[in-house]
Amino acid sequence: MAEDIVLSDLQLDLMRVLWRAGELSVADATAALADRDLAHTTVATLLTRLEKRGVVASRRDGRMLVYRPCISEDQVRRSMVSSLIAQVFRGDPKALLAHLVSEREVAGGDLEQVRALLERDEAGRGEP
Amino acid sequence: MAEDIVLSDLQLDLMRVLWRAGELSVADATAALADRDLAHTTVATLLTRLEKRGVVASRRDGRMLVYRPCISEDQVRRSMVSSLIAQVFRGDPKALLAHLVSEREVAGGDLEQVRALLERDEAGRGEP
DNA sequence: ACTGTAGTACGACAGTTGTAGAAGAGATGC
DNA sequence: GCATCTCTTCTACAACTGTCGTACTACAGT
Repeated sequence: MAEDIVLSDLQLDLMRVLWRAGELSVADATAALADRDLAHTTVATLLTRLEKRGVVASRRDGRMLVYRPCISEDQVRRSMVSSLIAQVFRGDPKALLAHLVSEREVAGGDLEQVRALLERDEAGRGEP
Repeated sequence: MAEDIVLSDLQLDLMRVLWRAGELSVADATAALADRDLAHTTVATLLTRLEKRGVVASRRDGRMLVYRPCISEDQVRRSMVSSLIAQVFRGDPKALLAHLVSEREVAGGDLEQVRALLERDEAGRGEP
């Protein structure tokens, strides 16, 4: 199972453009990360390294490589949130929740909001 | 302001023993991390590196150095949670909350529980 | 066939982290 | 007074990341 998928900031940026596009050549990825102003070869290196880790896969299209993600954004989120909880909240997700509330990152009302949202979400999904 | 205080797993373990003890010599810290089975010098290196980053401070006690934390566990939590939110939730704390709920990391009841807890907490503290 | 051009592959270098050995310095045992 | 401990300091090395430059290769135009 793929658990320890912890990606750096740059790697995440790269993955994000891949997730959005589905598939990208190195040139396209470099263009999509224009604000980072990276050399073509830098992006190529990043992608081959990610491929070695099984995070992306490539296919050849003529002389160029086209990369696509092997894991979903949600998998990465799960894995990174779990890591954080394990590292700084003794593995207790509720401690993170409490932190968010006590830091005013989220307010009381947000809890209701999210709960309602999720309930609606689940009702809409498979519940015959 | 000290923001980008992102510590690795090992560094956090070390900080945790420091937070618990208040002050520790290298030898004591090594002992406190006995399960990690690190060499004395390894812990010394970690501490000098953390000192260079301003995360801990030292004072001499005879021939030995005694280290104490310069930042609180809560500061580190704040900073690391913020980092995560910025990196994987587009800076939106509510998105993390939604993630927690949708991943069943926390249940509906937990929200109530935490809210009640925090409300009580704040009432006790004195908030006009 | 010859030369660009565009793309990949390889190697490299600096910075951080985990890990520790070796060297040096002060205190102790006898 | 010399061997022994104990601590710090320095140096080192492997992995990983961010960042390319160079070299090689294949297709495109003339």
